[in-house]
Amino acid sequence: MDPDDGVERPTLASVAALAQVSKQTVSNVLNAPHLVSETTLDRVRAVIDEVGYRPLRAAQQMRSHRSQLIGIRIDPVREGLGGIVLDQFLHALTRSAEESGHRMVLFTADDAEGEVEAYDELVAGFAVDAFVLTGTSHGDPRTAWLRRRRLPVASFGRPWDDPAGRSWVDTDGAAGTRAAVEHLVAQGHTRVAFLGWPVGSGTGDDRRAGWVDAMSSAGLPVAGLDAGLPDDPAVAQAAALGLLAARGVTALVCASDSLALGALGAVQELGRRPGADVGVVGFDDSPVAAAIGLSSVAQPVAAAAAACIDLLRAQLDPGPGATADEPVLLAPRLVVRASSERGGPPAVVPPVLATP
Amino acid sequence: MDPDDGVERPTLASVAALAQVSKQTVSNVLNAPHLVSETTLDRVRAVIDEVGYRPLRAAQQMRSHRSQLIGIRIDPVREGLGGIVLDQFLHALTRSAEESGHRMVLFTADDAEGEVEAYDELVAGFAVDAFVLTGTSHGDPRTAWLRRRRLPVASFGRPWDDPAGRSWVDTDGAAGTRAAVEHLVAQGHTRVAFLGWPVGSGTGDDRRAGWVDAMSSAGLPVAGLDAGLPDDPAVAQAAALGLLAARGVTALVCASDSLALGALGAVQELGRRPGADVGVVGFDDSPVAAAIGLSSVAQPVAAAAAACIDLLRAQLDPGPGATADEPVLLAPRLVVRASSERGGPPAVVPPVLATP
DNA sequence: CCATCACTTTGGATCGGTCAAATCTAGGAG
DNA sequence: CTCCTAGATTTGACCGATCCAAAGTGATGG
Repeated sequence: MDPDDGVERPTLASVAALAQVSKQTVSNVLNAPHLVSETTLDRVRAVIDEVGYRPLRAAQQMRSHRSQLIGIRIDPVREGLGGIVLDQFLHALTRSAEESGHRMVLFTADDAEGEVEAYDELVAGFAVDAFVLTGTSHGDPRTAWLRRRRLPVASFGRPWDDPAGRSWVDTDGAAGTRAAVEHLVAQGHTRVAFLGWPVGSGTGDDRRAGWVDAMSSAGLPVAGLDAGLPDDPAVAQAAALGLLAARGVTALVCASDSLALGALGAVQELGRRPGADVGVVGFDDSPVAAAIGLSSVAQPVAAAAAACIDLLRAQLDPGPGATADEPVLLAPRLVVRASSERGGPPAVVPPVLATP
Repeated sequence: MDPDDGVERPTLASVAALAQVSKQTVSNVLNAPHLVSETTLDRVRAVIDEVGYRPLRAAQQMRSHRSQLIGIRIDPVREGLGGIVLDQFLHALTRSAEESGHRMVLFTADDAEGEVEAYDELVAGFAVDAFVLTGTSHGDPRTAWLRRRRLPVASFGRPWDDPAGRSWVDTDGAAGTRAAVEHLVAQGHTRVAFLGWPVGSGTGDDRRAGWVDAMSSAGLPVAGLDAGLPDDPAVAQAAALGLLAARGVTALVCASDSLALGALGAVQELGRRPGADVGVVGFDDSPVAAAIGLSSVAQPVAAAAAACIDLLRAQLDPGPGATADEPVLLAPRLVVRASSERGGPPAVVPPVLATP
């Protein structure tokens, strides 16, 4: 009845029998073709294709102690709109991993303890070969545990508390806000404010630094033009209102799309036109930015993912051709939309309400 | 130097030796404790704990032909704001899977062909035991391929083209919009419009049906009060504008948060207050909804994930205690925020601009 | 004519568990 | 006192690949 049913799965041995060679030769065809003569190579490959042979991963793992799996913890807590970045990152990781014959395995953990527990579980059974860490919490017990075991690890996010840390990949947030400021200044803005988070978060400070930097380079003042806020549009709206009304601000660079949402709200509230009168740029290029026409700084997630996988590969088999275990800092890309284009199409303004 | 280094990984044999029993007995302690006497049970368990023994997954897989891994394709294309639902779903899946000793493995595919290729790859090497499908594309070659191979499969999303399809889990969209309508009617609204997608998408039609249903039940008219649009806030804004200005509409139920964003834009544009004057409810409860105070229908992702895993478990080992392979339809939950609360706190209105 | 060497190919052990069947208790029933 | 049975434990084969070492080919050269 069913052509796919009842057929025995081909094995190394069955392929070998069909091709009239030994198991080892078939194995060599797959793993060390240079050891096999052209004629046998062709013959064996023909059989492999015909019967659709694929090596059993488990059997390979058994001897090699390699699962070709990379673990990544997926977090229940998604911080606002920016959570989407991790999502895109995950997809990019999966793709990059596939290119080198690996796959991503997910696991969860409620707290740091639980996470170490999960690592232990995964590592003990050789269920995964390596880990990708997200978030910048490097000083915690988890990282220490992993390093102590000499497990291949790559982080997306800098270890802010340990500048000497290795094998991480991150977005150059300062470069992102710098680009945003330059873009706004090119539009003729001179009073460009910054809506960020309270000082102390490495990521937030980095993004603020880019604003300060670009403003100084342009010979523009920054004093009194920034705010450190929780990542909430309603709060951001109130703060932006003050900056726009009392400080003569005509453009706002924000550390997140959530904050930018609030900034847009303030512009709206004052009856000014976003884009035309007041420029607003967000950060992370969340889907909502695309949906409503908000300019935003997009993180290079695909490149970051590829870099993470490279770092892991280098650690997994340290060969001469492998990349060195060096940190990687990637430049983000400014996506310009209606919210920051003076000459652009008239901005249609759908309203959004915010309540705490 | 390093306490974790140089120590041989404990194996069944080493545990057996320490506990003075045979390998098989240790195996029984873990997999069939009822076959082992109390005293040996205790003794062996003590050794296991002491040396921190964990079975090597690969070795188990080798004989059992079970990897305890569940595959799920992760899509590069995230449809607007709703993409976040899949993200939450993925997390919930991972958690549910862990509860039954499984893990989620990710893979990508560019098209249906590539996906079948990927399935083949994963299945051939027994790299995964089962698949979770997302999206409602059931008639396509992929599903057929999987079914033909009799592989355990569970879908999140109904097979709209095949009502007799089995082993799926979905959100009762109609119940969601129904709840939204009832909520708005309770607030005193009588002209409640529906912003949805063009007829033909199962999900969209389902959500529209709930609106029609609830309106009829309340004795309210629906004629001329709905629109079928692409999932774009700018387009939705224009449509909502018409409904609000020309049709006396005072509330809008939307098939997505993207559409709701546009609806809010229209309310804003007309100078009416969202929530107080015009009620708006979205769908999917994306992060942006929480951020701006948009009421939205939240999908029961955690329950859906748990149901998927249950379905797979039932297929993996069809025991008497296992759930039947029946479809599961779950009721969503309406999350009420400022955008639909008349008596609520005054809605702060941060603006959002939309450009095509 | 045989030793040497490079190139192919092969055989057998092995990884760490699980499965199926055999062995060894001890406790009644006959 | 023997036989039988149920429970507890052990034995040995086996899953399907890879690793290692050894053996079979010619071709080359002394």
